[in-house]
Amino acid sequence: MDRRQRKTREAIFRAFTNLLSEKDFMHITVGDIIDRADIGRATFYAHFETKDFLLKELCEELFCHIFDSMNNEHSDHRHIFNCDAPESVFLHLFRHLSKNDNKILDLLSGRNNELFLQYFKTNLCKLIENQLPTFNADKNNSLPTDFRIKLIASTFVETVRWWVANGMKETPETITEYFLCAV
Amino acid sequence: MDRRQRKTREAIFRAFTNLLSEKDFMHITVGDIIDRADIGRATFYAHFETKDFLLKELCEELFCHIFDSMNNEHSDHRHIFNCDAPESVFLHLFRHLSKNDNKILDLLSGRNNELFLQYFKTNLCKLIENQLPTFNADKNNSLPTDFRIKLIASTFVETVRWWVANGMKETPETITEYFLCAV
DNA sequence: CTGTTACCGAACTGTTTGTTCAATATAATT
DNA sequence: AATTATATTGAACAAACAGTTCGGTAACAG
Repeated sequence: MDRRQRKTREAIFRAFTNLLSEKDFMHITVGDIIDRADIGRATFYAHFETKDFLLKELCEELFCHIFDSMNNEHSDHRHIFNCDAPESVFLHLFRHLSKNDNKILDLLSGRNNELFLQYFKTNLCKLIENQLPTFNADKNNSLPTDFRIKLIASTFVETVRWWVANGMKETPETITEYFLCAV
Repeated sequence: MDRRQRKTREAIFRAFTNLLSEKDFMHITVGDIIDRADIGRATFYAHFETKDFLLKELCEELFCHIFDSMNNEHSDHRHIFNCDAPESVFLHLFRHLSKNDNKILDLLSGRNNELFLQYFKTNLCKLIENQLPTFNADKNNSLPTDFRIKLIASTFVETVRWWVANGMKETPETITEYFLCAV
């Protein structure tokens, strides 16, 4: 990719995530973005069709990145996860988040967290579906499977939300315990 | 309240909820609303400052209504709830929802459910806080209280979402069982 | 019947969106 | 280094939308 393209793309993402920590997505204008990114109007529209597509691509870059990297590590160390699961998988995710890779946490802790957690959930459900056998503990077995998956995903998301809302004082290990205790 | 005022207000709400089942809130314009409500532009702005306030007032009317009526019935039959709880309270809520009072379910099943469920959660958390002692079963006792409340609320919301997404085939009684089994 | 209040609708200002285009700057190729 | 290709720029533009104003009309209350 052209260096110029890469630089503007990054400038737009930076400006956008920056604004997201201050305002609702709904009230951010394209004008706001190009002002802060310091680029021409036509340039923005050369990169993104609309503001909605910008959000979509940002989410894809963030979450596909984190989940892909998990899948890769997962397949690299498949033997570990197969015996340890599910603790390791979710601990892994919480660790990833706590490192604030790609400033994900800044976004999740902002006013727009609903927006991102919704995208997050979609990827999460796939992950949980694979991990579901390891969840088959004593309880909740009578519930429909798709329902159980959604419950686990929403519990994970709620755990993250509570974690960041309280300043992330707990270690990833403690949070994983909380999560597994709740689910 | 003036009959004229009441009629326009209802026309606006009807048009708005109507549109919400078709489009994202974000992409609904004031023009759309006044066209469907068949009222003058100035009239809309005489009733609501902005589109955001319209949403806010709609939510307040919907949820405060349902929760207030619950509280009233609750205090009327306090003796029942005090021995039967928490089944009765949540069963009551599910029944309320299944009757589709004020078309709440149409809104919750639409594309904008996140929007409403967020408002819903706020009221729900207060309710759960009062009901919390009755929840003190064998599990989750080690978790922080505020965290537990949010988990229960998010489980309730996820239950409703799954219920409506699947066409509400289950009875309120079954759903209450599911919910209490999950929480 | 009379004063009050709400509705209408059209016109208007200002903002935002998304597009176009010629000029310019930067990267890639030979 | 010269040339070709591509990205960026900035300004100008039409269309859509937000929110306001105001004179005229209809409905309500006493």
